[in-house]
Amino acid sequence: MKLSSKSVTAIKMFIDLGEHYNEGYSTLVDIASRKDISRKFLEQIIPLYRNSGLLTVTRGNQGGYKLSKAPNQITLKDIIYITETGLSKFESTDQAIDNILDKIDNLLSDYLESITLEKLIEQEIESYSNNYYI
Amino acid sequence: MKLSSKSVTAIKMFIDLGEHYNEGYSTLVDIASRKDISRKFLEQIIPLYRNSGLLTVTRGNQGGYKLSKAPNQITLKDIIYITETGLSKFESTDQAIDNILDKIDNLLSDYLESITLEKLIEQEIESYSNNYYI
DNA sequence: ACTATTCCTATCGTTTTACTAGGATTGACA
DNA sequence: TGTCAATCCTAGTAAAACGATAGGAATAGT
Repeated sequence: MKLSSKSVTAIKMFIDLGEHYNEGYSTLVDIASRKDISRKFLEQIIPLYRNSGLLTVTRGNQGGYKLSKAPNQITLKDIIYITETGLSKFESTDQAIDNILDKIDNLLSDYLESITLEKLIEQEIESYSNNYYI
Repeated sequence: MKLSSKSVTAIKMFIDLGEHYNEGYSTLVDIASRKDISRKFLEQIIPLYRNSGLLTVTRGNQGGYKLSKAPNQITLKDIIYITETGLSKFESTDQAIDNILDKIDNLLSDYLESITLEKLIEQEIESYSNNYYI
């Protein structure tokens, strides 16, 4: 019951694209090197978002990725519900347990929906500046 | 990010022990057959709770397991935090993400702590009676 | 046509999961 | 004190998930 590194990688990617919003397309290599992610691993994760409406893609020379919406229009839920397969449906074979799991799911869902990419990026910047004091 | 069947099995076991609270010791075989769980699988899970203070165990003939506390003194958090290894510490390598993951952890933790075994058993009974109307 | 880029498919080692097997140990009771 | 019902312990195993890696096909701007 922990977040997969697939999800963490996806979040990093979105943070990076958010940080370069309105700067045109970023290539896989750009994102991977800026966020210190394996290019090949990222290449496997990005396609999951092809039909999500979150990314705009151009293939071929000068191509790459960019966000389809502003960072304040994208939530953690949008990102995570695609990488975390089991998250939208916890399941057991017991009604009472299922009931609780549904509530957990709703709880998480609401919270994740309340965190926008914009907020994440703000936090990231804050945490960088905090590091100067260590 | 879904609940393991180890956890689900543990919860079922505790529900069963709660349902037979104050009836003396239940054996592995009792619990397994009443809740339709693999005896051998359960046998692997129970030892995890040995030092949890939740169970009282007697070995040998006439032995078995019973709850050490009343069902309203045991929470889902008590149960799940033992079976779910990664749950108490989500981790990434990014400060902003870590921050969010900590909050998710707290959210879950608080919720799970609010659900007592007693409540779970009540729900279980309700869901049984609901089944009559299907 | 050239070339930078995404897209596709396949592979692979490691870890985790969900179980199963079998024997050793314990201890209440006759 | 012997029996035997119980837990305890250690090991094993098949399948899935995870975390990558590799190499070439398709695409599109120049």
